Amino acid sequence: MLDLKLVRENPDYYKAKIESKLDDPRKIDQILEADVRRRELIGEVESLKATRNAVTADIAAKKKNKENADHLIAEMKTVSDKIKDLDSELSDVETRINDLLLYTPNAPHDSVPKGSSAADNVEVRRWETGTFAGTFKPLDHIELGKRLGILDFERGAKISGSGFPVYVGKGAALERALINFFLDTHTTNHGYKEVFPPFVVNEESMRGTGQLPKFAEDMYTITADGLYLIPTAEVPITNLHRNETFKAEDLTVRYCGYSACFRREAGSYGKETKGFLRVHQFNKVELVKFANPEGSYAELESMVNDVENILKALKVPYRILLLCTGDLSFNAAKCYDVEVWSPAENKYLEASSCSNFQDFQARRANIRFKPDANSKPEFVHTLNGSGLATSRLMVSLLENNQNADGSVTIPEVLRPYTRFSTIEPA
RNA sequence: GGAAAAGUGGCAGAGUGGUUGAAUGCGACGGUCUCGAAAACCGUUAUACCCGUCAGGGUAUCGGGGGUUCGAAUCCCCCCUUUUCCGCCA
Repeated sequence: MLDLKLVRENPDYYKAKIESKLDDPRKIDQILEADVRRRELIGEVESLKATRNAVTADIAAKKKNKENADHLIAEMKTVSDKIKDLDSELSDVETRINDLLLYTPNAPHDSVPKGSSAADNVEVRRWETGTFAGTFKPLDHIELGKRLGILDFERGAKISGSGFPVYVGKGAALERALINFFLDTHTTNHGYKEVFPPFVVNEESMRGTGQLPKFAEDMYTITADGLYLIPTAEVPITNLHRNETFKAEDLTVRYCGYSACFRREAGSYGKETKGFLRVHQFNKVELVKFANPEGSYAELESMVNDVENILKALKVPYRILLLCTGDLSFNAAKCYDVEVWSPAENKYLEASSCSNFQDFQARRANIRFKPDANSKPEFVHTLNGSGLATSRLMVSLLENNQNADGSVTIPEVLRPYTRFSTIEPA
């Protein structure tokens, strides 16, 4: 969430930023109105508390001297009642401010291009080596999956529902190979520490990273226990350090971790629902960084490079988009999407999203660092990116590596993991 | 799932319903001493919010939330976490 003090000092700046994100800038006015009332109430209630504390000390002294304090006690009784009323009004106002802040998006960084939709995103670069070069018409991943006997959407629908694909045989092995290749690459080449997080988290964690309260309907819940299935490993990994303070010299802290990801995708039926393009459960290796604010944008660039290294090694054609203000997610200050090429769909598919949240999540989750031993803690910047999600990458991988005879060639770097080099039609 | 115990400042650890933001010890920081260091000694040592240009003043915080009371770390209720024991279990 935004810093109330900064909002108070720069209301016009934040209004413009929120408007650029296609959100309602009047939220800022509502926050500031409530903030004025809040401070009035604090003034009143705290001066009453001050008198009560003083008189209470008198009462204590009188009691000690065995003097009568009945009239003071009676007086303080009414003061205490008044305090109780004001305190409850104050807590209502504070709840309101907090709710407004929780529903107010992060401000885009100044380097983010203005725009109102995905059409205004800026393509930063493109890497096309390995683009499908066959002379035949490429099959799509669903057809390939069926012919090769490696993906079973029908049985997934039977046992769980649509959007829960089953990987079979070499498909399952390939999936596992991708995950292991990603993790090995990030831990040994890119300096991330691996974690294997819980796939279910509590409500505070979901608030910490900003999924709650605004996106409650996007998540699977376990109501009996007040738990949520994670939509991304970002949630448990970022929350590892909730309510903690780093030493400055420990930053940047880099984690990578695999998790299954669960998304209800409520309201997105009909859009890209074919096969792997939009599913309720998928696999992803997530990258998370806790950075000193001074270096956080350099860390964002290097995170995108880490993702690109994976795609280059796999020889998957991709492009990098810098998202415009209007397409930027609620939490992000700046975000690059990494899209992989699907020859059958004849378009790019989002396979990774690398974002700098600045201190937006850190403030919610109270994740700080001490710049020096003697200085006050400040909020860190949090970043994360998919490194990568397997499902759409699998689409690109299968489609780009298909051969005229219907087989699919496994990229060189994956063969130590799969221990096979082709997948033949079943 | 059942039973018991415990949760106090960076850590350890006192604490009677009435100047207790909280003894004491350790640690950390500053200083004295020293050529320097150690030791010793002296001092400092939480956070958030509100008012104030500053100086400063005020309020809150003893796992969390309610309650009793003129007044709660201290009494009552609920919840959470940890530890131990029992049960179940991959």
